[in-house]
Amino acid sequence: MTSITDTLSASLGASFAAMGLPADLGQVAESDRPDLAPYQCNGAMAAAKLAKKAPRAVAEEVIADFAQREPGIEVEIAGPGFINLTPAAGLYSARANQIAADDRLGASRVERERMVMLDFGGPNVAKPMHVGHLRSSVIGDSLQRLFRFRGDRVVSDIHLGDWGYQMGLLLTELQDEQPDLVYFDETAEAPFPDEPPVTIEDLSRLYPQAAARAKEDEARAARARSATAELQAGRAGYRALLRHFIEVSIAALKADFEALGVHFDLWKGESDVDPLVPDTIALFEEKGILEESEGARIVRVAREDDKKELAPLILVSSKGSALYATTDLATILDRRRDYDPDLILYVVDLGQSDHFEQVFRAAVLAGLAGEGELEHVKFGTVNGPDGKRLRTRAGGTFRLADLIEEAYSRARARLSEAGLGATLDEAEFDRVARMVANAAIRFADLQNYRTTNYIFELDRFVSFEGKTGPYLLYQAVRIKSIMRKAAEQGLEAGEIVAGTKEETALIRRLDGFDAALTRAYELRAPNHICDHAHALAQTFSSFYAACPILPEKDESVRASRLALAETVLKQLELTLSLIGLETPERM
RNA sequence: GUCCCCGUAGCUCAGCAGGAUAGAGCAUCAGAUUCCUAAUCUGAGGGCCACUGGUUCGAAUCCAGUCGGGGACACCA
Repeated sequence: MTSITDTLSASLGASFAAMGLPADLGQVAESDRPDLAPYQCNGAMAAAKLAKKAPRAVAEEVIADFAQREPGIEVEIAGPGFINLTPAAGLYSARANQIAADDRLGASRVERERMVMLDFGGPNVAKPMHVGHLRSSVIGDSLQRLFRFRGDRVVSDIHLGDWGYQMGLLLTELQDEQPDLVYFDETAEAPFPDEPPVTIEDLSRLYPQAAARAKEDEARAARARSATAELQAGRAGYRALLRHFIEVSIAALKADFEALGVHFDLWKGESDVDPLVPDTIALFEEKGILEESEGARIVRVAREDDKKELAPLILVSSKGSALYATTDLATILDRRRDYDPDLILYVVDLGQSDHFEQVFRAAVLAGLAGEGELEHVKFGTVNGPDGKRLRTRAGGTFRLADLIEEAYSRARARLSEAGLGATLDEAEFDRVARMVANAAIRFADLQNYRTTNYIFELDRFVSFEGKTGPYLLYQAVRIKSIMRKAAEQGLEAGEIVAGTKEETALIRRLDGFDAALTRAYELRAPNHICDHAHALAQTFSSFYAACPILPEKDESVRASRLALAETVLKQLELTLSLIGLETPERM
């Protein structure tokens, strides 16, 4: 099951090898000059030095050998030494039928299955999700789908921020507001009430309030810090409250994540690894890499050849409490024990690059992970029109739930315009509107390369025309409609035969699926999946405009086109599923 | 100050495993529907790929520097 480019690469590589040159010089790619030939190879130019010959002379020899090997492929040299390849129609037809019959639609699997964990550097308890959280959610979710599909074992963990100073802030702020709650009685013991004393609205009000006060008032901050220390030391009332905070937050988070179709295998948080903190510290003690400095216990992670000055990692604060880095390291220990992963991907914004560099180095020093087994999949910020971090008019953050709601209501409006309201019942109409909204939001984010700091424009995010999620759904829906009509008319798909130039272009596009997925996988970059989806949909649309399917009179041509359309639909839906989009039957 | 990310069409962004004439969407302009969903399709205009130098037969892509934007630099996460 190999793609046309891989087949050509292997064959041309053999011709390079026959001359004593590296076979990978035969790498074939889709051409930049489709007017000259559909495929090209640049290896002859690279080989010129090795072979101590002119590029064109190398190319001459290579194609002489290749022409004998592959009589069905037209080959010629152009420019300084490009080798241009034009396969006969039969190769396209054969490949198309192969893809059509493949339940993976032409996609390969990884050669060696790995145990991969994904850490979403999760949202913090008490802070509502804003549009910035969209990035880790959809990028991480897309990566877990891709890695699973390619054959790795994947476990994803939201990794909630539920342990540090922020919890101290929240606890003390609640105490100021409701001092009589039983949780604040130092002598109180379990059991505590099952009903949470706060709602998510309370939490999202209390936290910013507390943060603002602590910033201005050092005494207030000190109270929060000591509450943090007491929480970590195990004060029963605080622990019980923390459980409530987490439960309440998770319930709210689940609503947003469900709307986006994001799934986590684990809903763990920093607080879950608290019991492992002593073990983690002991590990660093055993290795003799823990030092005392200014009252804190630190690990020096800087290296001689560093370009930047990397601060030491603080494992235990001077107050004796665990910090961000501590729980991250304890989490690695936890994962080592439970899953023993080959790779952990941290899908977290690039502002935390130094933090992860510190944690990764410390983890390697402590023997918790091997070099290269921990990877920061970083992404850029979501900015406002001024190029700075996004704020609403009021200066607050833009809530993710509001974005989802806006996209949803626009989707409903558009569906009504299209007259779908009359033919679908309310439940189905609602379901389709949610799919369209989700597609709009996810695709708008994912089509950008991760590290880009992009500008958030609501209109662009919920727009349904051009290179958008809804456009892709629309193309899939059109094909589904054709399939329904074909079934009604009793028409059946048959063998695919590449005839027109639109048909071959479409087959070439289908053939590019595996290359796109491989690239996305290697670079941890879902935008390559988006590109393939869009190119496929667009190429189909051109084909659809130029080549009649159902109205086609020639029975075998019609059967071929029907099969081709069906294959496009299957591959398109598969591609979309890898970025978390579901396609409706009608829209 | 040191380090990291970014600078590509009017706007928002791809491309960066070095290769021929740098792409897409939006916006602008000109077209297309007796026919399978026009949330569509066809075409046009629009670019010193921030700048300077280097490596190379060849640089948007690699290296060095400059300028501009964003961010990080030990007890927040």
